[in-house]
Amino acid sequence: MIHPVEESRWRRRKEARPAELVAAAIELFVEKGFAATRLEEIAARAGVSKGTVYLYFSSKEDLFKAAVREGVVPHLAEVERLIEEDTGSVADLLRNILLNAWHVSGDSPVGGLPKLLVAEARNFPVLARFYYDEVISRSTRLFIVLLERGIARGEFRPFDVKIMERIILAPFLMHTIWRHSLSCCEASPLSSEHYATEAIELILRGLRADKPVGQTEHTKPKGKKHA
Amino acid sequence: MIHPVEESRWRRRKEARPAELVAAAIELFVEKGFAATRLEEIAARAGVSKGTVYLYFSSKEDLFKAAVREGVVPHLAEVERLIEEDTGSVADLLRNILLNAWHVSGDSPVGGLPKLLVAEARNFPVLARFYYDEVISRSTRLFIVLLERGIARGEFRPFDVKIMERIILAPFLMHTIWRHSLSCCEASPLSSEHYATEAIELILRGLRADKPVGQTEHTKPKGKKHA
DNA sequence: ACTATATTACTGACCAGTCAGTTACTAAAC
DNA sequence: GTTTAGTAACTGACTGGTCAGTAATATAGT
Repeated sequence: MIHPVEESRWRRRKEARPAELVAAAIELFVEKGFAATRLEEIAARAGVSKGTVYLYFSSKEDLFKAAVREGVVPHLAEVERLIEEDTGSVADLLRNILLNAWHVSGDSPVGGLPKLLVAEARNFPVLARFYYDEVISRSTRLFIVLLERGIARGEFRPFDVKIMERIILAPFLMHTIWRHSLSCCEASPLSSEHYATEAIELILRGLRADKPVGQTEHTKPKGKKHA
Repeated sequence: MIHPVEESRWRRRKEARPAELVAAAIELFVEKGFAATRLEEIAARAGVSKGTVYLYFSSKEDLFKAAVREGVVPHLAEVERLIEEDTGSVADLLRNILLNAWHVSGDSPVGGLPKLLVAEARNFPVLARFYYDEVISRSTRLFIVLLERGIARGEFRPFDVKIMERIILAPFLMHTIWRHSLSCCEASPLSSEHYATEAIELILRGLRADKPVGQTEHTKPKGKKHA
């Protein structure tokens, strides 16, 4: 007879479960939205049954919060560190940060979070608030610091930094959101790489101080234009 | 005795119902999303009962399609006309079209459609496809024509128009989406007016041909820089 | 044998779409 | 002008299905 090992139906894996559940949850939330994702499905993808989810998380919302905390917050901390260090021109720093965020959000499922939150904010204000406090307000602050520094050093023309922060992030956020929503409708998706470099090019051209071009730090800015 | 008219519980209003239902539907879809909006609620807001909805529309999806067709498609046709006419510089035309779209989407509930579609695209591919074909592909085509014209006339530097179209629309779409989602989390929303003008300023600076500024059509573009 | 970990079966609430029945209106007959 | 029969517009209870969260039960590990 050839069933030498009677396969046990499940294992106790107290340590591994939460991380596996969080990983499954973030994937599915991003794919189908918070409301439309069934807890049973998350459990299945993590290789357990629905009841098990409730051994580790008190509710669907709790699971979501864990996903955000583990998926995004560490990246933010990393960028904050980069800005502290402050080497080279602001333009270069901005470019690096944007490209870096670009690759992270392209490679990992956390890139789907912006879409998820936009989609569910109205119906789950608690989640929206959480994400806003934990992620958005922090990232906003971070870019505003960078823009102010650029203006102070004469690299950038003067502008309203609170508004410009939103504007310059928009192309990146929008593309990320697109990739997780309507992109399935188009025949030939655009090259992400190319998109990012074109967007950065546009933004840096649009931000820089008026005097011809220079690109180096010792061009002193003159009076500003009004278009 | 003073109840001269016995109030009837309802009236027959065959002509008015569809429009009222569509209006209620678009409002609620935008507010709460397609899936989360109950048909009963749409009916209530339109002053009828749930069954009545099915006298005029075959399904929830059908109601949605009617909303898109009545709310957006006419605006697109108008813009297409504007581009045909083609008066003045491309930059001015672009500015006008963007500002005009800006005001429409700020004032009417159709401004909520981008958010709605982004949110539901994955779960309702049929709706996404419909919106893509009916609205997105048409609007894309329209802006690409404009950008190509700008490059051909030497007003804009050369770039990949398919990509740039997405990039320059992003700030406007993103803000519109924001207003219908996470904006409820922030204490002081930004001035829409100011946002739009700053975005346009950034974009036109970022697009224009390299030689000093000119703004007129007879500056011949020279070799392009690489930043 | 004991208990922590996991499963399965269940509960209560929700909702799109249906349909049998009710009401507003119309017009023919008187 | 009033009754009556007919029909189109509308209602709301019901069906069949879904799903978050809970409770009862089983099994792996010690």
